Amino acid sequence: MGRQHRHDRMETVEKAMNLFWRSGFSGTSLRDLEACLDMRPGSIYRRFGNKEHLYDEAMAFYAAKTHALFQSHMDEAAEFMTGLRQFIHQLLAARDSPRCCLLAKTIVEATPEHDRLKQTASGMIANFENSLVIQLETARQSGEINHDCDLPALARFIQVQIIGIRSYAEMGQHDRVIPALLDDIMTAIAAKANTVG
Amino acid sequence: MGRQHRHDRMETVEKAMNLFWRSGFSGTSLRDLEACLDMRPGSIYRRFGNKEHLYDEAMAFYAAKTHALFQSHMDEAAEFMTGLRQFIHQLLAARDSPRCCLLAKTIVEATPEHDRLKQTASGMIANFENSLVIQLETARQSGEINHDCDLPALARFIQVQIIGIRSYAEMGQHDRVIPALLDDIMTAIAAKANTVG
DNA sequence: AAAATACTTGAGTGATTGCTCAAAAATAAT
DNA sequence: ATTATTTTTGAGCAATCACTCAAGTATTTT
Repeated sequence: MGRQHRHDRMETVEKAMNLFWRSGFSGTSLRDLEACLDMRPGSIYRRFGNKEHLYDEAMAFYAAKTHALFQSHMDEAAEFMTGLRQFIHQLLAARDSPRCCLLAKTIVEATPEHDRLKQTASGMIANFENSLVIQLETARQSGEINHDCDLPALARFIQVQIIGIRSYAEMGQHDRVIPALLDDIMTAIAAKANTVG
Repeated sequence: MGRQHRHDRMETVEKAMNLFWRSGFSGTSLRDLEACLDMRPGSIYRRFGNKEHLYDEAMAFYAAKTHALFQSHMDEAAEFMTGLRQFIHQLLAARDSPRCCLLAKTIVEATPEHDRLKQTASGMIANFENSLVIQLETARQSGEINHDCDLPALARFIQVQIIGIRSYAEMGQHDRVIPALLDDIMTAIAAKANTVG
């Protein structure tokens, strides 16, 4: 009963996510959000509580979307390494989004007084790391990865590679260097995957 | 002639740099700066023009300080790899500073309307990359690095490693994982250094 | 000592911030 | 239709934003 919402919630959160992704938490004003979401302040606050809560939902949406993209590449690739490469390639190729990771950006940007956002983002990064470990276990069973490899350590190493190349790509480098760097980090990951410990 | 400055300029810039480093450009208000620098708004504006100019100087100070730290480690280390490792170790060990790179943070944080800051930071990152190449040339001459190694490409790879591990460390991980990751990225760098092309 | 010069001060600028709330509008239940 | 319930609206709040400028203070020159 009662009036229905003018906008779909997920579409709204996605729009907010894209705006936050580009401009950051402190760099995005509620007036920016009002224009982007086509909502008046009262509606935004009734729906999402406050700016910080909306940012939480934006991060959760981002994490879910990124995780789904990762899983889809893992499902269709025959090997872990080729799936991972295609996944990272797609992260770097997106035309209309920043190259950097929204969660890494949040961790790096978060002011001391917004430490909760940093904690939330860190938790979501840890979740993705767990998904990496699960996929790595499958890859290890199929013989693609060394039997004695420390999978959590490898997952962390992969995270460093992804965060690093995505942040570096944010500089807007020449079109040659990013693919070459992707080759380099995939080589490094493969080397560590075939190492004991 | 006339009155003397109440504060040394470099000390002031260093204080501003530390505040910006922690709280970012948008996250730092002029009132924060006034308290941190012990200066009234009129003095700050007479000395530095505006907030963006002060940020420029803060980045330049950071770049110079980081470059000096890098050079000192290179000078005292017998080999490039050991010097690089000690340098990165010190970046990660600093107690009172953020773990992440201020320039990488700027590139990732900069709002579209503050694109000039992003360009400036990108330029300083490129300068550091050039210093890396110079040191790598010396290391190649002394036989530490493969004679056919693409040094600019290796320097970019090292940058990705540094930015990646420093951003990752910003999460505040357990004390075990960062040293292990440092081992991993040094191994990866050494492997690429001993590769042709 | 007087004048000239240069830096600091801090109250105050208009603009913008995150956010509120009473009224209006839209839907469901009676 | 009427009532009940829910969402949307947008003018407007106090607080804060980046920033200005006339007055005050310190120093050098004459």
